Amino acid sequence: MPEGHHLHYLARTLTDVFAGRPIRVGSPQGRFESEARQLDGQVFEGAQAWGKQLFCEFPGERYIHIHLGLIGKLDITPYDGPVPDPVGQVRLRLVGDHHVADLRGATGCDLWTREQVEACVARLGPDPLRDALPDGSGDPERAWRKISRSNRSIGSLLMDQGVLAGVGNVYRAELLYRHRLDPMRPGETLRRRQWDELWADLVALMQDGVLKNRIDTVREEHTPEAMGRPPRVDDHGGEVYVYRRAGLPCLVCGTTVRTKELDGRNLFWCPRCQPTYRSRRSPRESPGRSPA
DNA sequence: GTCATATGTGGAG
DNA sequence: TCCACCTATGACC
Repeated sequence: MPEGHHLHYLARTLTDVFAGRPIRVGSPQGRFESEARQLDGQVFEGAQAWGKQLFCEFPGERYIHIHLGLIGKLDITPYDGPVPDPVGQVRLRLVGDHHVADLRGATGCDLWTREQVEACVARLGPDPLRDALPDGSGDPERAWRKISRSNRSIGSLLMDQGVLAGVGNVYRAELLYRHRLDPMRPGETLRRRQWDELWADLVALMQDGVLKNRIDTVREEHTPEAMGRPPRVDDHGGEVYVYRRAGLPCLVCGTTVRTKELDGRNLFWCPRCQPTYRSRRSPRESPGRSPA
């Protein structure tokens, strides 16, 4: 769940159910106890997401910063009557008139000042879900400057939150598949036009992700209905081309989907739909062929 | 019941 | 590059 679309979904939902009224803030588990006490009973002013960072604003320019990490969850559930008892290790609990939000397993949960929020945001690349915002937080040009000057692979660059904010392992794999790009291709070999297309696609995919709170990347002609194949069933729910499909046939060409580790994360791609990139400038520079 | 794995990040060596 | 963080889930015994 926790790629950028999910954090924006959470920000939107938190704002919908809590904003403009006082809320209870607590830490049943205890690890956020002293911070929670300072905010308890204060007005929840709203939530915002920047990439995978989530900020909940309280009076006096105080912010709860949340980062879910790999396994964190923020459950927002309606209730009627008595407030339900917390289940498990709930580090942060927000209670409004009709909803309760429980945070478990997060990498980060901190009480921050505006300066700390700004410093965090300043380290992030542009967020496709902030596309075209005048503050530059969604300006694809900033990402392109880094990508077009880097010899690192595009697969690696897309996951670097300092280059692009909000893209995770699912969107990375799926975006590269949709654009038939070799994940190992160096950023500096991409053409400007290709980057424009990648960005536009990311904006559309992630906006769709926020609305549905799930990642669907399969084009209409490749949906289970269109192809008469069974829908995907796993804990993510969304329809995808290659993510976690290693060893299975590519939905489009039937070639076995491959996987390997890149920067400590699992990368997935179809070797036929995303053929290995080779520099066209000097054939003798091509690796593997020339005699040593 | 045990174990491996996961949509992420940061720090140690 | 490896590991720690921290929780839920599914596979397997």
